[in-house]
Amino acid sequence: MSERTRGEHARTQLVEAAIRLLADGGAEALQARKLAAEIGASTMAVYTHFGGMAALTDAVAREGFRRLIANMATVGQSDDPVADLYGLALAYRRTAVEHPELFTLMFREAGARGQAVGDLMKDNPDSEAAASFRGMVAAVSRTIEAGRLKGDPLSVASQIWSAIHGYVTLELLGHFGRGDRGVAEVLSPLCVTLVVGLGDSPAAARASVGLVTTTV
Amino acid sequence: MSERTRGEHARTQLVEAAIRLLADGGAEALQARKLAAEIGASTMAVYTHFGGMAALTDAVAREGFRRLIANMATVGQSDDPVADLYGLALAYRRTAVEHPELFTLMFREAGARGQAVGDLMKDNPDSEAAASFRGMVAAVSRTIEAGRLKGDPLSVASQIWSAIHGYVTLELLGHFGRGDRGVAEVLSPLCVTLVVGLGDSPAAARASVGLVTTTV
DNA sequence: GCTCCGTCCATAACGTGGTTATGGCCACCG
DNA sequence: CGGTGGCCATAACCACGTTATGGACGGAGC
Repeated sequence: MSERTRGEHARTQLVEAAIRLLADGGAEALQARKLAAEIGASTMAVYTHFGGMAALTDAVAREGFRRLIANMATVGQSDDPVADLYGLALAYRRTAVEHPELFTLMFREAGARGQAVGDLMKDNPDSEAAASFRGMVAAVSRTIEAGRLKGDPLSVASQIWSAIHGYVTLELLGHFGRGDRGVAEVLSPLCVTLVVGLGDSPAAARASVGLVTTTV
Repeated sequence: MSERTRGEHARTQLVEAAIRLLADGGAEALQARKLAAEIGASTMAVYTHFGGMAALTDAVAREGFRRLIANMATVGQSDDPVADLYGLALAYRRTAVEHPELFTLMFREAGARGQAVGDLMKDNPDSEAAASFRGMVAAVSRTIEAGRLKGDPLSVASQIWSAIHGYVTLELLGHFGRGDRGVAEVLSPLCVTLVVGLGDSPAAARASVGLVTTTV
């Protein structure tokens, strides 16, 4: 194994170990010494590969966004764009629920590094986070082109993203109960409310959302 | 000054110093040693009055919720309940924007102590956070009684709270630009979308939201 | 007034966790 | 085969939360 690939390997090993620690120890468990132990090395590994815990945490957040994008990408484009949009909401929520600590970290870090996710609305290609938002704008555009929703895609996507992100944040904090109760009682109705408010007919909205609900 | 009032004084002094540190140094500046220096005492003050930084941080979060409730309480009950609801949204958002670090801490701590804000939907009288949600449920109930919105007050309030909270979270992270741009471009349209989706007529919704916009 | 008591808190130390200084190992290059 | 540079183990350093200890001070009871 060449010098270079060995280095890359250690890098990804560290990020993966970090995600593992995060998952079963919370944010407090993300420590240089624990990371080192996890990959069978000394804490110096963190510094040679990242320069410090801050940069490593940042890399972990980026990996989280990469997974979010991947999960959202699994939602295809059917002939019902509103159903697709609801599918994106469920994918967003599922990503968060499956790795709550990672999801929380992603948006905490986004705040810490100031603007890295800041100008998501301009399509900053540097930011992994921007890609997930662009996916949502594209989905919204299809609903508008199909005549289901009305309005500016960017504004509409911002509204929908706000609502979904807020729901997910509150669900992770324990509101809306455990399991999938919150989806049935809040997220699904919220999505119906949004698309109806944006121009869809109530019957069509309920039908589109109902289609996907069974595949939570 | 009696022993007891002196003690209480030190307590509130600590919380106020904490909020000050938070405001101009971020979450990282909230340190026992800095707090001690700020009130001209040793770090022991933190331990005699709170038992540790965790409990102090908790008290700071509670104070934050108390301020949120106070700000929401300034929104009166006019004869336009939808306008009042939008006023609540603006109050929520203003509270967050004026003390972003405190607002972030409030919901980070809510997660840390597990369920303290968790069962907001049952009205847990212990939690300051529950009171702010109850205020929103009450406002929603008035819109329903007035025939403007339709649905279960609890579910409707949960949807609206999710949307507003999500918008505020993302605005604090720097999306939606600086200043009040986000309010005009996302929050206001979002509120119109929500109430229309919940049964209000588009014209009435725009009128109610427009009424309040001038008093941001 | 004096003593006893409890609260509050200053000092100093400890534990943990991020970071850095140092030096050695080893692959690669001449 | 000696030099060079990346990688990293060891050990120390430093900041910060916490704790142990003892002293100061105000109030209660005599």
